[in-house]
Amino acid sequence: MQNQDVQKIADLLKALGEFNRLSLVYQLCQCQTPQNAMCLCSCCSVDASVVSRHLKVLKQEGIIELEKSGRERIYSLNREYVANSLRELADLIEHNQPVEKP
Amino acid sequence: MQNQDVQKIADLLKALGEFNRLSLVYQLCQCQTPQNAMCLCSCCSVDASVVSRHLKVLKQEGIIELEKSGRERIYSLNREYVANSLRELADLIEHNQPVEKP
DNA sequence: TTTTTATTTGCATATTTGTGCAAATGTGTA
DNA sequence: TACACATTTGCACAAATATGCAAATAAAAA
Repeated sequence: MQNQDVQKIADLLKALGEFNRLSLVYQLCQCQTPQNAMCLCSCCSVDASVVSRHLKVLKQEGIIELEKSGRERIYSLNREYVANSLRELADLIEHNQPVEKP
Repeated sequence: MQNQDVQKIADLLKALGEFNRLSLVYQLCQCQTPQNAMCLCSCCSVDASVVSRHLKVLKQEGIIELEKSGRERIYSLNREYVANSLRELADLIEHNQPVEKP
């Protein structure tokens, strides 16, 4: 496995591996519809600027997506990507072989 | 979901989300038999003391287990625990959304 | 015993990271 | 226009983190 592949997965896990960021992901996870940042703020007791920065990190890692709507940014969770990435790692760790892709 | 549950998963992901630590996990993953720390050193170009500390973090998170054997510490990957934790998160992220109302 | 090997720990340090506040930016509304 | 709202950015700072080196510890080998 290439170093850059390891780094990519490490970056994804690191992005998820922070309390407030993971809380944001859970919050988005429970939402039926995409949410703006102010709504997401409710799950963490931090400043809005902090939420903004965390959301930026999550977006950079492809964990969430955003759509501009007026003065709001509407965020949605990239469920498939995150779930597949985690399962791929899980299968590798358990069986030492990558998942078969369709 | 309780804060402490979120924190626990975040801690696990954070432990995995560092390049050298993830490299150690991959190295252990490919080993049919448990390995000592010096052998594991080969996958990262860092000091043995750094590897020691990373292994300590992985052990604290339950990712690896160690057995003392003479002057060596024999490490093995806790495959089931890590894989199940990752899959649990993957399933939650993929499926935990309110049922769509008709 | 002394020496070698494996690992951990103490210390110092450079870097990263999470955070809050205030200001700036962008955009809808009165 | 002026104002309100949503979000980002600049700045400062404290805390966490990763790292290397040297010393300490532990145990096998000589």
